[in-house]
Amino acid sequence: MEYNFKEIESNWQSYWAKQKTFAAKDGGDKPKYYVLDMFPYPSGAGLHVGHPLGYIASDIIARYKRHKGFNVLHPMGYDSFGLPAEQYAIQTGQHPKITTEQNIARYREQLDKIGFSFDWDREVRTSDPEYYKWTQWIFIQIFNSWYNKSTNKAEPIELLIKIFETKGFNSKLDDTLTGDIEKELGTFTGEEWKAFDEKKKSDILMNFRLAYLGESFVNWCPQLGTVLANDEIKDGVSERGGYPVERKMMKQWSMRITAYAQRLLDGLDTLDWTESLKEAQRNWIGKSEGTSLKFKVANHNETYIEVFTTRPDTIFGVSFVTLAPEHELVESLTTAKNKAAVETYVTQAKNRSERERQADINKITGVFTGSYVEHPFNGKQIPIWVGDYVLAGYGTGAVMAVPAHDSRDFSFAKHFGLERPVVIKPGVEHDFEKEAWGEKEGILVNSDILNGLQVKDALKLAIQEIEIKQLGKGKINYRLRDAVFGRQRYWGEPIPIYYKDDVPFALSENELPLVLPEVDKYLPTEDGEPPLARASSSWKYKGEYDYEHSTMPGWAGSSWYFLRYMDPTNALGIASKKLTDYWKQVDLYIGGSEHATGHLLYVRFWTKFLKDRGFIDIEEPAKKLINQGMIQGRSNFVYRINGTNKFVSNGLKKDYETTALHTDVNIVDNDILNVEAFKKWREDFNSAEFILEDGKYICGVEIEKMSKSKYNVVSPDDIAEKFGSDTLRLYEMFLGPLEQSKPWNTNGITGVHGFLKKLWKLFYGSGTFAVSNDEATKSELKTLHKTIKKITEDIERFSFNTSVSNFMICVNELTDAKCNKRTVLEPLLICLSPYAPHITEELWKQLGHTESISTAPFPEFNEAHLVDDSINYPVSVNGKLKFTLELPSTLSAQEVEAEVMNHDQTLKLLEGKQPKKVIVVHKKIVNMVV
RNA sequence: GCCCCGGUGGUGGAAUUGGUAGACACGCAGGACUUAAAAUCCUGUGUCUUCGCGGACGUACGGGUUCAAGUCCCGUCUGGGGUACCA
Repeated sequence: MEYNFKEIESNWQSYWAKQKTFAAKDGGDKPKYYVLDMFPYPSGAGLHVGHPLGYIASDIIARYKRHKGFNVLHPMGYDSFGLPAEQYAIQTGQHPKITTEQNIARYREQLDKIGFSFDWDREVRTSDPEYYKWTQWIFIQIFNSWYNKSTNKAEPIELLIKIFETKGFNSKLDDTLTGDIEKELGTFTGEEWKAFDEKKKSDILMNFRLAYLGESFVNWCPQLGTVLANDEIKDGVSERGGYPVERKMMKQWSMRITAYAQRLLDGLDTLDWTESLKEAQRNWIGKSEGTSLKFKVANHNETYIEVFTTRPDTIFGVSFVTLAPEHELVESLTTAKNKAAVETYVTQAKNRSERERQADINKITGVFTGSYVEHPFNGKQIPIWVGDYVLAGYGTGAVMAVPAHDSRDFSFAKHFGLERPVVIKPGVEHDFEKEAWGEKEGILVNSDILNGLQVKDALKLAIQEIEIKQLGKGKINYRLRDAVFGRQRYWGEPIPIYYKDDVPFALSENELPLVLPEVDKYLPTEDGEPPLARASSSWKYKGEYDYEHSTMPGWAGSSWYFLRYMDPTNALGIASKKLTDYWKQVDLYIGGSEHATGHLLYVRFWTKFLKDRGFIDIEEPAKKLINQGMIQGRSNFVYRINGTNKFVSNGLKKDYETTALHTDVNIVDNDILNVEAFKKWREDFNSAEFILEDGKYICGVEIEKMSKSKYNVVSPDDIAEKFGSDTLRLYEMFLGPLEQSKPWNTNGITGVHGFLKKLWKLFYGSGTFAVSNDEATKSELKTLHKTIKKITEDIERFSFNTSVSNFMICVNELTDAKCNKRTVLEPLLICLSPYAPHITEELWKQLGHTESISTAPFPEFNEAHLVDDSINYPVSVNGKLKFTLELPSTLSAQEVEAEVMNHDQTLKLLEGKQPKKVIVVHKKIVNMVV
């Protein structure tokens, strides 16, 4: 009987679905193991071969862990809110819900064909009201919380209100806020607090809530009509769509993730994630330690410019102070004489988009305000400039410029001819005319009390002096910004807030979910309100109060989905405490590295928050994380001779003037074009002619992103159709290390498919199914146990490509030995079943088993079968291999040395001379030094 | 600029702790079976040199450590990813 993969695969897929073979049980004696994939956004294009790469790897681990006696949770779902469905809705008028459902159905069909062992009873969809009810609930908890710096965790806002009522608030003494909208709150007593009206109380509390409505600079994307988070912008344009983004002052819902900056940083040390990913998060959080420092403005009463610096040691090298164009003091500090110039400059700077600013990053611009500050130590007059190299959003929006020791200040000073006093003498030769000395090394000079100190010591002393003089204090700044949470879009979770007399109130739990209302169009209203403003007039809280019109960003639903899988139908909470305590954190999380500074930061933030508030008991969502590499497209090209319909093969194209055209990779096999299929592919190629080499048309090759327009998209369906899903699974693993990005090509797929056929033949060698119950030979057992050992090691270190090689070696050896013995083949099938589940289930059944192979325990290897009687010693001279010598493994190192030294080959090599030294590494190698 | 990860045959890649570089697979060449093709099987395949035995070279490049280096150290080149007037 032939290996009929089509029949086998569809049979077993429906068997698994019917039997619910892979349903996870909530408890029991077995240890738990949670394997999670980053759930996909169901796009209209369906899956391409890159998507399943990570899913196959996680499925292998899930199946392997089941064999190893674990209770495995391996769920899948859909991140089903998002822009593409909405953009499609805008164009076609079709409700995004419908598009999304169609796409999900298609995804599900494709996923099922690959034979994953997901527990589909636990599927979640972020756009399902029963799911987003709890996303909204979490939002409300965050809204109703503040970050208590003394306990270092989030606490109910009621606690803060109680503090206000009893003690009041003093912004000089109490830690106020973190985040983007830091501002002076003044001082009030408990009695005063109680007397404040609702609006005033709400406004004050807004400065503490972890989800807050605040006025701040946001990234505004006019084409998408919405604000975007920093991680949704790449190279100054929106990640989705590539539209320009502007800075804009707006009232927006935000998440105070900055309150968690230090804990997000510290937590990284406890995680088994790749160093590059942790490094990306560290950079994104961007901790920098320094000090704040006030400069008194000359001839202005009690006006100070506060700067943040990491280099207070260079305080005597300050030759000017620069304000961001948006800085609040710019206007009042500009003298009448400079007014026109400053105003022009500020207007210009504000109107430039992020993209433009980035584009001419090297162009130095700035303008003098006409005012001066006094040096805090020596009272010297220092000019105040405005320059757009200073960012309004970081630190205080003002810097003390030390041109001799900071490259940006240096360029600015050089351009405008400002002084560049040197205050650090480097230990090495340095040309201060050419560039700044920015290293934290050298001896302080021209620096009064700091003179003669090393930078390290000067830093300490400078901070000390600044604090004594009460000019500022040691401070930690983070690059991390609070996360903008509102989106002016339709297809997202409604923010569960309504407004009464301009005061925002959260819905209560029993009023959830706040279901997305129907609208006539998915566009903003004529006066620029988000689409939800189009909802009918009955969509109001208690029929009276307006709901918030923005929706949540894409990352909201994905920031806690790993918890919902534990208890997907719970109607009383996000998931029961009992179940979150049982499943705890994700043991293995697999997904793309593009989520390094978005999803993976937000999900850590929400997890920490939920723990602070006692809803769960874990501090981090995922212990171990692997980033699967991207599968790139491998485009094929044909070369049309200019002005003709004649195509020349790649090897001969240099003799002609040609134009390279993408050709569909699905009509190319091993870079050889199927000429007939090409003619049929497009009408204008019907009459194409070809110049062949060796009777073939060889295509050119280029590695590009997989995309429809490049005709290089390969669907997993096509591969499964042609070779079967087991082949697809094995081949995706065989391509190379999981983490590495690699181009897709099907060149080697026949090798993997051939392997499965060879395996099949071990059972069906005679044409019918036949296995022997004879005892296995010593060498057959050695082959088996060597394989078990290697496969176990490979899986444990996620080296899937080498396990496939090891299976091939094993089957090759068994084929050579004509081995069809049950005692060898049964354990082999179990080892292979995580990789190729269909064929192994089928053969397992043929062997007479009535239960799924997934219930069989993983075979243990026995060291005794691996012991060799003899060892093949490589003998080298000065590290270069000369010959190998087979010796009994029982020989000691001394005996081995004696054997080697007396060997003919050795005597011949040494030509009668004595080696200086002989190194014998027992059971490994012999090396002679001559 | 800074940070992270790489660079091994014609190709994808292997070599887990320094110990026979190139496993496994593709491709290619030759052969068997066949009227023929497909499928299958067998042999060879890093480079140079030699009729052959063999010899020399070889993991981006230049140094170093070591009995021994793809692996460790220093420097250079180069590809990919992240990030950036972050004070």
